[in-house]
Amino acid sequence: MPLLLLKDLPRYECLLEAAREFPDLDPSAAEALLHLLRTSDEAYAVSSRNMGDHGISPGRFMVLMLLWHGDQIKAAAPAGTVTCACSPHTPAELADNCGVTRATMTGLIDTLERDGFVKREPDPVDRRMMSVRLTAKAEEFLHGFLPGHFRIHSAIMSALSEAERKVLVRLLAKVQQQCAALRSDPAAAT
Amino acid sequence: MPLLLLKDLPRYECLLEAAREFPDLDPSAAEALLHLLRTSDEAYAVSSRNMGDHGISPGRFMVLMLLWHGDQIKAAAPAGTVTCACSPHTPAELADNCGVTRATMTGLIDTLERDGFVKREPDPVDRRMMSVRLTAKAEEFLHGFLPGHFRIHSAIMSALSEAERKVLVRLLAKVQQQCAALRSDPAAAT
DNA sequence: AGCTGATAGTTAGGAAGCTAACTATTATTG
DNA sequence: CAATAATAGTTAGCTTCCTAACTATCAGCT
Repeated sequence: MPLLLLKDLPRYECLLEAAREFPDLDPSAAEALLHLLRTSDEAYAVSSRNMGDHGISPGRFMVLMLLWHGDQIKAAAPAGTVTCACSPHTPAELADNCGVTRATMTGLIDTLERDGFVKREPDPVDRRMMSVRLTAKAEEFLHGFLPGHFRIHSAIMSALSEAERKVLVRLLAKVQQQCAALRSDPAAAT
Repeated sequence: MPLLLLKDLPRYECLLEAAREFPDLDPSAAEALLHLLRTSDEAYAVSSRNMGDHGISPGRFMVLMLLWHGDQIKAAAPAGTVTCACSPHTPAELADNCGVTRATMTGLIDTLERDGFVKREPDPVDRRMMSVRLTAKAEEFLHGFLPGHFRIHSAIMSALSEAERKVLVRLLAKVQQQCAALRSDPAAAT
């Protein structure tokens, strides 16, 4: 029986057995997908535990990085160049980039503001909108946190050689494309 | 700037640029990890949307499958063989197998019981424990749902050939092993 | 100018995750 | 046997996700 994301992944033979009862079950597909989900879950757990140790959650970290990315673009832009339009700073833009709803983003910004990482300001042009800015505290936090964060990433992927990483990226891109197609047309799975 | 799980993955060139400021950042490691997390997220989204369409969440589905697995083992066992000991049926066992806390499992079982999918019974041997059982409604639901569920899995992984799936599983197993090592010894990342 | 429709951020309620604490039960120790 | 420690499931509170609805503001149309 294939069981999703369980502590112990089912062995391939179990999948073959289950395929006898369920003709729709493709053993190698199930095995590959389970491994994909499970490995990602494990990698995510390693990374997010490091974040947790530093008092930040993955979601909040993503918001901080997005805002920081905006700041970096501004800092690199030649004087007088208007670059604000392309960097997210409103709750809606942040939500869109993070792939969450505006309602969820409100909560994330709430806790970030509460902890002194961001400030909300009314937009001067459109009174419906807020503008979200990083505080100095957040920049300080990121500078102290990011080196270790990247080292964790490197440590995780040190299991693979450069060539293996390239192969992995290529295969994953194929799966990703397929998922995008399935999300556009769910009927394709039937 | 590498940004985790954003709508658009950063291009490799952006990672090279960022590596100039952060020597701890390994571009190919970051790229591979981001692709892994992103692809898994997309695959998970396709699968869980199908579940949502059928009124079940991934977490609840996992509980049902675990209990169902226990039932299948019982049904396959020769008469008189005591097999209950190896199949999870208490909230703690279910939680352990799902990788969540007992507190979380209480909530999952609550809603499953509310919707008529499971029944709680006091354990006859140990008064501290409950025993969780599938209802006929749950078995009926699974029989109707599983074929389509497996077809989705096959559709997702149809992007890869059998050989490519084998390569993917091999690479993922390496990463998985590394994650397990890092979780045992976080200092190894520094 | 006034009305209607669209938009942004927030609120309310629910689900699912966590931690810490709790109550009831069982196991262990002296 | 009594006291202490361990265990199981639940509760309370928080965070993060969702949907639907809301209020305030802006845009478009007549």
